Amino acid sequence: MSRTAKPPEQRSTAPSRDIIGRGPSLADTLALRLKDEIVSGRLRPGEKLATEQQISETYGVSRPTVREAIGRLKHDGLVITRQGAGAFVADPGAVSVFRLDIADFSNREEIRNIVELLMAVEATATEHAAVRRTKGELKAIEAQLRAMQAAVDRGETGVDEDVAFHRSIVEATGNPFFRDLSDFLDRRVRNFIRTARSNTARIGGMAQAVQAEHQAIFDAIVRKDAAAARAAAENHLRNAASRLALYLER
Amino acid sequence: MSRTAKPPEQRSTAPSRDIIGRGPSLADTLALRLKDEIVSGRLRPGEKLATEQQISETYGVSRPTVREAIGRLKHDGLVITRQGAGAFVADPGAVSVFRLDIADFSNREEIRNIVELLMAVEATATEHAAVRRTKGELKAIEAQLRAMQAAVDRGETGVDEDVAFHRSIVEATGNPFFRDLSDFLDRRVRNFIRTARSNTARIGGMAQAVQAEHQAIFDAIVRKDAAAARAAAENHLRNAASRLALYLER
DNA sequence: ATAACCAAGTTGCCTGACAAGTAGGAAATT
DNA sequence: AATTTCCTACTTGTCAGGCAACTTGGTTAT
Repeated sequence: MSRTAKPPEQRSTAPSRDIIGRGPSLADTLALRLKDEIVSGRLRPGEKLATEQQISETYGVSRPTVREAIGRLKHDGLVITRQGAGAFVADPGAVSVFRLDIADFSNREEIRNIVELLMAVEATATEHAAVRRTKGELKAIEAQLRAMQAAVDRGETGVDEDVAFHRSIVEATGNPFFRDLSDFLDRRVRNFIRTARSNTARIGGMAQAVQAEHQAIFDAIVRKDAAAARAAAENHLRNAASRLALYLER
Repeated sequence: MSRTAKPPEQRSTAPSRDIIGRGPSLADTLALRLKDEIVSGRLRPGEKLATEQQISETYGVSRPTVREAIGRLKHDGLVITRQGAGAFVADPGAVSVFRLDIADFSNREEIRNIVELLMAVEATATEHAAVRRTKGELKAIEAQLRAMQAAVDRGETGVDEDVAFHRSIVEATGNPFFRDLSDFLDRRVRNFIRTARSNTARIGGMAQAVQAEHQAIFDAIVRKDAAAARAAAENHLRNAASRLALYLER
């Protein structure tokens, strides 16, 4: 049988010989320029952008390319267009889209900042989950905890089960914003670890330590003890950050 | 007049655009469709998307429109394109862009969720700011506190000064993610209040209460007392949420 | 068997055109 | 003279077709 999908040789954050992806497209750079015009304040809210024709001439690109660039700003809520009238800078207070862009994940400080945000979100999420979880959600959390234990017992790293455990908790907050943001940050950080160092480095007591911390979180959730849940989550995240630092050291 | 109409029969190649429906724009709706294919898991990471030509025929839109839609997915990090090869679904772990989309801000529950996230982010930010603030940043925070007091004394609502006060705090965390996210949520919520009800409703003791809570936060930051700073911020945010609920009640 | 090469396929970008909608001024009416 | 109606230029939304740059897999030459 023939394979239709080829491995996309995806460039992750690991700095290969090539810079990230290709060189940015024309629309990419143009979008950045226009965005700069807005955030810098040279174009004020409500003000009308130049017409596509004018921008096209100014920057020496075709109209479709200009449209692509403006389309992104529109997608990000920075401008609104009205057919026949033009494109206008949106009111900052009415912008309903927030973009969290981790541009440079090899930057040490950026990692620190991301982890810090992750800790804040997940600690609070765990606190809320402890109070709000339904019986069904509690069962789901327990199942993930058991699955993690089973993986550890088999001598595996249990990274996937670890992710699933945390995900089942943030799910129990009932707040999709917590869930999605936590999910994103978690995946991002873990993916970094995965590429930075082999997961096998985790075996050797670490998995057991992680599991013990998980158990503490779970116990607090069972008791619906918000304060204890937060404390346990903070402790776990602090330790996780230390383990991450271990990976980074060498 | 060169604008004479032509027989509409030439559209025959397009197989009824009803497939997509008439949303905001063809590219908009198409982008949503394709995004759904990815997040739902029908298209797995690494898998190749249909060619622009095929998508164009499937959905009955032109290739430029398809390009615009794919361009957005690319912008959001969901797909990666390689000239000559095709477009591929990105590895979720490698996605470096997070979109927080407040679709329906009139939904009561969505407001609650957003405020909850705001509280989590800003309470932690205040805690960090208390420990890390430089002398210069402390001066800036104090200046905003004074400006707010002056506004209140003049009988104004001091909403703008209020925003500036919080902004100077999250700035002192030294973490741009906290700053930007807090800034966005704050603006969004306040803008909602602004439109939901006249700001003058705030006058009448409320401003003084707000100011007292601000003072408590500031005092804790002066002492570099992280726990007290968090407690004061949580108290302030809880009260602010109550005041917001007051607006919403009627 | 291995390496060089070629042709089909795909994305990136362009030009040109028309449809749909907007806004301001000219023309008609009161 | 003031008001309403209508027309026209302008702008965005969409389409069609085409060429260049690049990838891929099979074919040919060594």
